[in-house]
Amino acid sequence: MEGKKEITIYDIARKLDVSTATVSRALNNSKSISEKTRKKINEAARDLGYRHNNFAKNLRKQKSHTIGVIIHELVSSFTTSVLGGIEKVTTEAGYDMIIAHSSEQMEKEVKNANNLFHKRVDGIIASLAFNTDNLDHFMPFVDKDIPLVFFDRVEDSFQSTKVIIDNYKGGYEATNHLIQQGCKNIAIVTGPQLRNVYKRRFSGYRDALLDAGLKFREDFVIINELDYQSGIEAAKQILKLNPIPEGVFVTNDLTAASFIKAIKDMGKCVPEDIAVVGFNNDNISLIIEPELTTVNYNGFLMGEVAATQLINHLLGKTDVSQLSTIIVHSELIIRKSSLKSGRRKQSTI
Amino acid sequence: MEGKKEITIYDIARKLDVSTATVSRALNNSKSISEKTRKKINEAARDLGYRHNNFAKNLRKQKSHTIGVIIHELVSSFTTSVLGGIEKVTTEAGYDMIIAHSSEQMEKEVKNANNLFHKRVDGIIASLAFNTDNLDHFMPFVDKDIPLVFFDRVEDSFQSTKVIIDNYKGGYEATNHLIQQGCKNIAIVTGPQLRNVYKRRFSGYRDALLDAGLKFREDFVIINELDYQSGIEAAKQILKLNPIPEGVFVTNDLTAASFIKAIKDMGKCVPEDIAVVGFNNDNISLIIEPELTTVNYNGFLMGEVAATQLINHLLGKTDVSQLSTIIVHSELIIRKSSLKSGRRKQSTI
DNA sequence: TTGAAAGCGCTAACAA
DNA sequence: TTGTTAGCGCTTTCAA
Repeated sequence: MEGKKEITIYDIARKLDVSTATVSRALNNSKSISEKTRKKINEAARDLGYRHNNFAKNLRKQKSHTIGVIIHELVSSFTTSVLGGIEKVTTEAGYDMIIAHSSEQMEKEVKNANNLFHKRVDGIIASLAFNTDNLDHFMPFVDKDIPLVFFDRVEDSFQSTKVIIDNYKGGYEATNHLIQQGCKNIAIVTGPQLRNVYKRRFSGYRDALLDAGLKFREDFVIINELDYQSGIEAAKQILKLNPIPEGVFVTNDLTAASFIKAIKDMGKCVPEDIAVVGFNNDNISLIIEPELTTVNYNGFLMGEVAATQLINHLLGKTDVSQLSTIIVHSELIIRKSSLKSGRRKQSTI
Repeated sequence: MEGKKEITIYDIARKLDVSTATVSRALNNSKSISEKTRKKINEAARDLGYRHNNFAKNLRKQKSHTIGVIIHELVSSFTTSVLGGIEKVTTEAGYDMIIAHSSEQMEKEVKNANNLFHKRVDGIIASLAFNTDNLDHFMPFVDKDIPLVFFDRVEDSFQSTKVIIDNYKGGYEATNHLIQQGCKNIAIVTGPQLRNVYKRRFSGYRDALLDAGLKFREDFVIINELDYQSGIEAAKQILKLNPIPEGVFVTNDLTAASFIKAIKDMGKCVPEDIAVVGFNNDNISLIIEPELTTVNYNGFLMGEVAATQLINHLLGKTDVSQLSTIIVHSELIIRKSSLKSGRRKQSTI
């Protein structure tokens, strides 16, 4: 049942009466080969239906020509954009990509890391899970000098290239915008402080308050899972606060949207009673009413940058900047969910 | 710089003074080996930090132990669920999974198929791109007896295992529900009829109309890309119809949501002026106001079923049902966006 | 139950 | 520019 036999370079060599070394050179565009034989061999390969055997090549070269990507979740449009950017760069460089996702669980992240290690990927691009609290599972890569690039959810203390946005700035601007709109009491709904992204957004939030001479209150900080359900629960908690805040910074768009929906159901108006700012600029930010003010950043670019760093390292184009932290641009997009003052700016997609 | 040298079965064999054959047997849990040596070898492997070399194994076995997954888009929560289901089954069976996505372009789908073919995946699970109009790129797999399983977006005329939902039923029930709500003029916003899913949903729509003695009108059929922007454009078109339909069936939740948003912006009420039913039960269906009536189906299960079919085939557990079409359960979830009559059912997540 | 040995398909050092 | 040859690490047939 097994189709016809696979064609190998031996078959081509035999047919053309050359050595397999020559065939290999031709197929790999080596320079020490005449244009004539190269052409002849490529034609024969096509005629015979030759297909390249990666296993043999990898075995011989001790390289997999594959990079592993570890992400925390597939479902966000941000992640998807990043993957798109990574894919573009790796494909152009002739690398394959294996995607492993942890569903936000450290346990799965560890498994994925081990799996990719055993699969001998040449490099790793990773964003940490919600609850990852140590990076031991990445040590095997370090020990074997397999390059690691982290993006978005990174661990500051870990020595490696990192690609991030300025979450502090994002948090600061979001909060400051709410202050500009006249909010005095501003709450924040965010994720575990374990993750740098949430910690930084939080720092930006707090500093914006303090810089404006406003009080920072612990009880105005709500930390949860940042999923759909969390938004609803956060809404209940917020409405129990005294005073009820006039502004809330929710550090994720899905949660911000379900939060808005919930407080509206509870009889509050957005932005009149409570102004809301999100984070990410997902599609959902344009579906919710009122449309959501949010922090936009370019996931695709982030993926491109991360992959480019990694590939350059693999290609030996390493320079001192290799262990640097690269910051990708982000910006606040102002929409109706936060505009107390009645003046309305154009919404952006 | 290259860490320490890799440990191979030769190192283990030498240390324990046995043959590599024995080591291989022990590591693969062969039965023709004594419990004692097996244990000894496994311990040594652990001590030495042995890691399995897949390239050599695959080269030798002529199998990649990898299955390729070709999907049209990563960004939907449906796709993500399916991938989750596939991953669960393939991982349990010890297979790896390579994900390739086509961004809805046939051109990329062809490239992905070729790539996976050259990578010698043992099997393929695929859902077709928006505009794929022939399946020649899957013929190499057929020729080599590499099993193919299609899910969701399948091509009826192609001989292979298929895992789908009953899109006809979904379309029929959605439309019928609108009829029950008293709609006489019902429009449909859907995707290219090339794709079975949209064709079937459309057939269900039309038959529901005809069965209820209502007129089917060509000008009430809008076909587009079913993305965010499409919903806005569809809204403009719908409001130009004469008469303006009292019900619209939009065969995708994101588009349904942006459609609702747009017609509300144009001064119409949902469901009073226009009742809307979507398809997929995405998160977004609970964010849009009013909440969206939609067709729910279990993507995770679909992925599990598809992967199980494929793995069984690979394991030789094939039976006659192999080339069958498997239909996964789906159901209409009724929410406020379609309830003209004022009675309100509980919404479901 | 174990071992010897061949070979999966490819690349690259060395020789010609 | 081309050929010879020796492995890369593993599995498996055959023999012991």
